Amino acid sequence: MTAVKQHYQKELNPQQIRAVEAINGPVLIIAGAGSGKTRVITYRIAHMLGAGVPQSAILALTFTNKAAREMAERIRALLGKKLPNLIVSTFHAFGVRVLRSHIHRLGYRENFSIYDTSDQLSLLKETAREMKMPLENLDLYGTLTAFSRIKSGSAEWNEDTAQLRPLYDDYQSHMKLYNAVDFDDLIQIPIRILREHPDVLDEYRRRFQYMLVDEFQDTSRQQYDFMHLLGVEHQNVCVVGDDDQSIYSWRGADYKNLVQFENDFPGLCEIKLERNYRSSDTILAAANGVIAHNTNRKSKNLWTGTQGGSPIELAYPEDERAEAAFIAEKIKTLAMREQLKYHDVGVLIRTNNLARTLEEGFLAENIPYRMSGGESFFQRKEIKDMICYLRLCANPDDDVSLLRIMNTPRRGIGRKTLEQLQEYARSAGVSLFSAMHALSAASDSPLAARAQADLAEFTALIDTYRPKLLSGKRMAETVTALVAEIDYWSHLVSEHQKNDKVAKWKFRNIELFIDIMRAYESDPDNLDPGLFAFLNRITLQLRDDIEDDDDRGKINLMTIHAAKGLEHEVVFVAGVEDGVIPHARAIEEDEANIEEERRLFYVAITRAKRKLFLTSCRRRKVMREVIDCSPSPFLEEIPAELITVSEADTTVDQSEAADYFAMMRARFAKSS
DNA sequence: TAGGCCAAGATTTTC
DNA sequence: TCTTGGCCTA
Repeated sequence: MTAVKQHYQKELNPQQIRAVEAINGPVLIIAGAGSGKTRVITYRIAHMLGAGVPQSAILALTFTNKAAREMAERIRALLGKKLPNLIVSTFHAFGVRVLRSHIHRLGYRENFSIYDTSDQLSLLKETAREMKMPLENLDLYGTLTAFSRIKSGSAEWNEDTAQLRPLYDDYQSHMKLYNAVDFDDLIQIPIRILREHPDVLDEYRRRFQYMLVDEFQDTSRQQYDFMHLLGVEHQNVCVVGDDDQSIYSWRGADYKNLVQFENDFPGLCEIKLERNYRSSDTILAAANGVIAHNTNRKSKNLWTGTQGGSPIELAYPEDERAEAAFIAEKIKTLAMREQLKYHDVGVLIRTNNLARTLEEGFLAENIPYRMSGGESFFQRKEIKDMICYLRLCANPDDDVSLLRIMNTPRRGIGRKTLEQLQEYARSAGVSLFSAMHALSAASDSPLAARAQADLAEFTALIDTYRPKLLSGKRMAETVTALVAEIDYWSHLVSEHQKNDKVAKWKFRNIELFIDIMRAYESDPDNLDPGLFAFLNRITLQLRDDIEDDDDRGKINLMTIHAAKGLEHEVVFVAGVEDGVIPHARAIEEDEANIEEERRLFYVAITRAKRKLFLTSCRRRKVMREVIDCSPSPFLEEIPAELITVSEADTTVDQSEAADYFAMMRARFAKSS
């Protein structure tokens, strides 16, 4: 018996062992919350390797970078090996990989740019402007969503969307001209390559004899197609999921994939993991009570052997600041009385904008925290500027990047000049950068001499740095020099005249960015340290995926989406109010979304191992106005006997509040 | 013609 | 609150 086998046979229950050992043929693992899924997957892969499956034959796909990284780490730790040929990655990252090797088959070049939402947005605006569509009556965000649905195959053109079609076609042809792809393309284009080029399909099928898809409930139609394409021949496909934790339908996740899987892979082996090892029975009962209100679930009976958890505490703080104070104070108390470690605490929120007040509260109480998810470091304005410089160097046809930086810092290239450039670019069918070259050099250029000189200076800048960056050597130093040459610091200072702290902070971010770059290019385990690989990677990653310094000693603040797959001894869910969970916008969009919102709440609850706190503010500041809030309807779905309402922060009416402040003032006066 | 200033509106969640 | 876009001025 192998060492791995000895290990897991002791540690796992019979269903889990089945899930580990069923490596041939299609397998569907329904893994309830806290049922030891990650452990099973880890052992499963270890077991496969132990059974003689080469690492290069395994393709494990997950949904988030965090999950991918964690899985890879766990397997490595278990086996004590590096496993350089084992691929554990997100669908999108794997898509990039396929594109890097084969995108030329569809007429793109290998130095393609990847556009994130903000790039897409700029392109969309640009396209609309060009087509003389008034921006006011165009719902940009909604349009992008519609485009995405079309691209990812979760919707067809219909009467409602038909009017967007010319815009879409133009958007697409621009993307092609710029040699750029968006997130949907990262799946869609590989699918097209595999379908249109049997030799490529064959190559991948021969290599990846075993596939594993985690968080299967979150796969979109196109991701499913991708998986199916690669796995249908050998049928060694294992998918792991839990329909109750499907929280990404807004991104195209389609629970129908489960049914589809059962059809496409007949004779599959279905394994249910229903024993919860994570949460106390109180927490589990609350979670079950909530999720039972959803229809359309695969039947499941999650149970735990643990008895007698402490009750769930519910508090009604006055407003979001009181909420932050309440949470901070509870954490301090628990840390003191029960030796709770900060890193064992998770504070979960529905939306990122709730983070700010909480962060302030933690800062005030000196509680170290880490915010994960949220705005990516790489989305920050100053970082995005740097990235666009790099992208333009990598791919000079990338007009979106060019537009962003051509006047950042100010170079005196104004509206008129730009219009002339665009006119030229359009008629010649070339990118703006080529147009710049052409018009700045031409003697019969329609541009003013001044403008010509400005353009020439800009193109010279890019042309100088391009070869240096592409050489793949000392990129970090090159970027440092670039930042100095464009004098980005002065730009920051002039942009933030009232507030030089902000300028300093932003500059510090740029230094951090350069550090990340340096770490990337000097990592000996990195097989592809060039500029393209770096750019590709950072567009797919949140900051927090890169920071792997130890986060022990910090509490974890994150959105519920980001918390999926994680667990904490103590969990706080903040903002459990109607309109927040369930989110007003989601419900507005479609009433049926209530079920997904409920699943979200379910995911939040089931992150807790020992103790769960819920807070629901009576008032909350939204944008700039204070609104009255009512508790989330989901609270009523938790069996009442499991909840105690926290005394500390029950309603304080106005007169009492006034008294309280008077008392505090008096006390303060006395002691000073 | 470029850049500064002011008013209005906004992203729910992530690759 | 912060960003974006439009308008006005030099």
